[in-house]
Amino acid sequence: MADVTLHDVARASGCSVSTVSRVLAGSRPVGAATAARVRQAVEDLGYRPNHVARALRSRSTGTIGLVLPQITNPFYPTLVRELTYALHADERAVLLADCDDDPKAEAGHISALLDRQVDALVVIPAHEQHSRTAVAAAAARVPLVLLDRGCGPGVADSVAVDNAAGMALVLDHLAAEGRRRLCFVGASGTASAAAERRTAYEAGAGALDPEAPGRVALGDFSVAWGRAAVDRIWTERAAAQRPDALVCANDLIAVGALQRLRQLGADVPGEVAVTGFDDIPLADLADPAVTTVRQPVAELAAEAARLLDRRPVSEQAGPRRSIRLAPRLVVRASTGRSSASHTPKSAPATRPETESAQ
Amino acid sequence: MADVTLHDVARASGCSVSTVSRVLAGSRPVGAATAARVRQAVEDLGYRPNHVARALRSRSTGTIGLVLPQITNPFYPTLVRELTYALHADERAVLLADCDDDPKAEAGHISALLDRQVDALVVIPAHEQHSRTAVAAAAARVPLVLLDRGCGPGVADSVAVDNAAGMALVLDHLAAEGRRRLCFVGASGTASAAAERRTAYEAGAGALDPEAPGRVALGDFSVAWGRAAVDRIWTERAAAQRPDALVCANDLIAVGALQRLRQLGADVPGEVAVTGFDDIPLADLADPAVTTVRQPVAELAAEAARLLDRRPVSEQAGPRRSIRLAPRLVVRASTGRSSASHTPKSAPATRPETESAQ
DNA sequence: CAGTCTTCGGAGAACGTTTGCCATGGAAGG
DNA sequence: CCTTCCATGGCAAACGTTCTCCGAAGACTG
Repeated sequence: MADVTLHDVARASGCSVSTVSRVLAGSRPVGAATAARVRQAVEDLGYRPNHVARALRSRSTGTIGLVLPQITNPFYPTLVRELTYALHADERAVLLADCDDDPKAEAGHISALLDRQVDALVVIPAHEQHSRTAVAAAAARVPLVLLDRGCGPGVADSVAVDNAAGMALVLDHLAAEGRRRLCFVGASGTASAAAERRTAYEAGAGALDPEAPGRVALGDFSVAWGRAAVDRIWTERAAAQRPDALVCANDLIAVGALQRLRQLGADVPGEVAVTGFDDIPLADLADPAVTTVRQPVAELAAEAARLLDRRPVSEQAGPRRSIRLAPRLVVRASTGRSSASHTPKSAPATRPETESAQ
Repeated sequence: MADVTLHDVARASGCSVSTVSRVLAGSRPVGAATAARVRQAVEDLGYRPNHVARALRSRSTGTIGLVLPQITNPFYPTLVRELTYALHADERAVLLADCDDDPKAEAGHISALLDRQVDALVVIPAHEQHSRTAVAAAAARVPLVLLDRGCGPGVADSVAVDNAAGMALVLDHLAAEGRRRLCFVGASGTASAAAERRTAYEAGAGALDPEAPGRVALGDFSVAWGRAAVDRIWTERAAAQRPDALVCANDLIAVGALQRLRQLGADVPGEVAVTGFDDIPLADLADPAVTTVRQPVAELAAEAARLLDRRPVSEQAGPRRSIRLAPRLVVRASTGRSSASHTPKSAPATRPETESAQ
């Protein structure tokens, strides 16, 4: 029952291979009686079309390549899940490649995927500059969309969250909560989100305090840096000089900051508020839970999937599209004056949680 | 430069297609001069072999399918990464399918992958019973290895951590730390790890306290259940009756338990110790950091990859292999009497951390 | 020097599809 | 009744490889 081919079906149903193919693909009308015989034979023999042969003939594998920097980055699993859902719904399979934040490895994986004749690529570039040439070369061969991170202007279509809008949400919220001495804890890294979030902070924070835009500490997108940043900020300044809100460039930094703040005995959010970005599962698990900006992950994935179809390969000359999706603020315990942060929550077991089973 | 075929190379180097194929595959000796001409032409034209055609002819796609229950389960990203590394090192590509914990979807993905002619499958089954038939059917067609979770006996080769050994490590450690009133917080779920860890606890805990094996609370593998379990245990019993160690079936439960214990004002580890299982990144991030059992993730992945090669498809009749790898205990702050749990750690920024950047 | 190997190269048949083109036959139109 | 046309079905050529034959040498052996 393993290897039934079109040929077998043709023989069993007493017609030619072409006819069977046409019945299955519906590419041309076929007589009702014949079609019925064919379908019956397909059923009886348990015929399954061979995608490899189909791909060879039709020059389309129905496969798309997904290249990402680090699947262990807690923001990506949900993105990967949504993307695979969107693509599987469309009968496309996903070839996964993790490049461990290394642009060299990334280039290797991209060309390996091209060799495997993927129909298109979704790339989350590892490095804003160093990923450019490989991405540009690939984009010249197949439809390619950059997801989550950019890679310089005009390289390829891209889909990402509107970082500036997200940061604005945070700043508005903090302003409404009466915070005035903000400090940004960001990343100097090579991902485009790093720069965008930072400039959005610098542009928006001035409205609250002319000096706020200048209070910027840069490290990387890690928990460790969150801790280190707090160490630096808290030891450098007298109590009166300290910020009353830490605006972190992502949730990992926020969690690290929160951890150290608690260890130093600071009251969050009474004394200082902390905000994150992305809304990874960890943000809700921290104590206090982190106010953050939720990325519209499912929509980002769907948009990326949509973009791959709409580019008929020939129309390559068209301008690159850059789609930005609006995020939404998720207010949790780490901001807001009116709170007793470390007391048991009012409804202990009934609020929705991010869960997971193994 | 896009579509150079063997034929083009043959023409450019003045020999036949077969010869070119042979010099590239090394399948038969070829004269030195000819080989050089061929290689030169390959270089000049930028020839890249077409994997689809190769797959059709050689009946091997060099692709393996990876089917998992939920990529968002925090234990899986590292496993996926290690597995892709191991397979990519071997020139195999990985088709990813996430089945959202649904055995129906899982069956669908498995057969979709088979239709795409994957050379082999790695499956982390979603359900111990309901996944069986689909897995068994697939195992009859291609090499298949079950990873992390089982799926009933004799269905396919499997690779997993030795849960019993891991639990023994935990119990020994707790005994050494002088803990006597243990309580197991586990999962009643459908994953094989749930049952194995529980029976290992029941088997081993009696040595410390004849009543310990009886103290078992079952929920699921989630943070929420960890919280709920603590609520139940703490409210049900007077202070003197409470356990001095919570043995959790995985890290998520442990983190939830820890969170609620802190909210209830319990001293961890002074009053009660907490242990986890798996060593997901979150375990080190919790406060206090969770003592847990580290799964040998890279080795599990490597072993799975190795198992896929060694089965020459014909030898299907051989007995199923079940490989169990020994885990290792990672002692952190959540156990051990001698500790002031909530004080700043001595060397704040210098200990190794699990990091991650976006 | 004739015969038998060995070595290298080419022709061509697969692999399982899709699809362009032709053949047949009956219906419709003159 | 003869054309013209659909509607249907089959043949065969791709798609880009790999691999089995075969043949033509040259290298040995007796």
